[in-house]
Amino acid sequence: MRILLVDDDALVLKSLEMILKAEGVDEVYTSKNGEEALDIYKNYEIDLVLQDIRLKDENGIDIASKLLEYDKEAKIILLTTFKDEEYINKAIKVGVKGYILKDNIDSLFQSIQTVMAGNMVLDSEVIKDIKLLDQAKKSIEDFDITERELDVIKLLAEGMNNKEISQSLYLSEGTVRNYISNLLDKLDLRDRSQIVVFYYKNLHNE
Amino acid sequence: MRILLVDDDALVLKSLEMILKAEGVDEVYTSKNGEEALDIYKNYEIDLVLQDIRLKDENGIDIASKLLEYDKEAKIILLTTFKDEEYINKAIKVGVKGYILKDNIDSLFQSIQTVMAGNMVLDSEVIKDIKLLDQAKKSIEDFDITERELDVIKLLAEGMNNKEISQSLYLSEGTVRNYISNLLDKLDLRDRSQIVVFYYKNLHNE
DNA sequence: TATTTGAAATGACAAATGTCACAGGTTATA
DNA sequence: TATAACCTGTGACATTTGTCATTTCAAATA
Repeated sequence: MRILLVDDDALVLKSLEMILKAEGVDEVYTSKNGEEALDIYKNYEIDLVLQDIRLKDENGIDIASKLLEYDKEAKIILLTTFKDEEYINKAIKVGVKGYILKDNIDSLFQSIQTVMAGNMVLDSEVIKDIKLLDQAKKSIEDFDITERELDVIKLLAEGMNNKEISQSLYLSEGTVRNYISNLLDKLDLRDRSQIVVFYYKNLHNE
Repeated sequence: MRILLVDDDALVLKSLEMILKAEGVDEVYTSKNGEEALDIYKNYEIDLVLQDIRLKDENGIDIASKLLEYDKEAKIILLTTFKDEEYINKAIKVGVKGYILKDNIDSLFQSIQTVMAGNMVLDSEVIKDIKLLDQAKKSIEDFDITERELDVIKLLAEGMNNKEISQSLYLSEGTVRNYISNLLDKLDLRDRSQIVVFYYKNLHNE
């Protein structure tokens, strides 16, 4: 198995290399910036890239992005510290196959094998925070919105007008107006468009 | 290691059990519905749950959700077929630690070990489709929207009314109306709320 | 130069929206 | 029982919104 390491810290490169060799990885290449990494990737048959997310001047995600542009099947694992958790969404979108914390170096080889097997590995510490972010969004009950009001909001968020909402919920149009008027008051908004915005910014998930 | 299997197909249970025993798993428990699963989970010290996402009458995600309610550290891997990819978002939100395709049964034990090590495993086949969905979203240029029109859309998506938009863009209110009228025509929508919905469903990212 | 295109504007009009006051009904809860 | 909270409804009213025809002006193009 050929692994390419990307890190601007020579010491980290050295220790990762030692860990990998101890696990029986025959060929380990090292690079300390994106250009070098891409160069090596192009000229050797790299099976997997292990890359720090944060280099001196460069953004690890950009490097990963370039590698994936060259080879969209590239297997890239990003190594991250606690502070970098924010990047995970972008990383996943770019197409990275692994996102693990440096703390969790014990299971590093485990993760490498998982990625080699065609799966994706995310550190569960990181996942926790994604969920937290998500829940912070999903504070449906923080505003005291009733069931019925929520029904109306959801239909507003589909772009329905009053008549359509009234038909959907078997209400009169006037009642729908009242609901909306109350909602605007409760949420301190001005018109239905703002309710739609509110929905997508605060209540919408998935 | 104690593993609990959840599947309504006795044959699948049997074969999974054999696979796991061949890998050296000492104790394998089986259950064929959510209630049974929860019961076993409570009474034995289960390390990991391997569960079909689709049971006869039950939704696998609901079962996972109940298990996680009882033990929020529960390590659950969902087994899925190609058809079920839609569930992945929900699964991640619920707190499942693995989501892998049944096709990929070869690397099953690999995945189990990864989850045991505290990481999360997602099948990359599934991930592909998530990315595709995401990209399908980002087709900003597919609709022939001009720069200026996009400006208007973005302000609509902030919940502004015509006057506010006109002040933001240094236009007259009438011009803003015309822009919106044209947009509605182009996008085949009816009113500004639908433009907001359109924005959050199609143009908005991150 | 003449023509076309795009951005911006105006005014008039109909329809949709939001506000307000009020009212009847149900279901919990104090 | 009284009270409160929620759901539903009506009618009148002012405002906002969307449509349409038409105009002006500048820049690009034939």
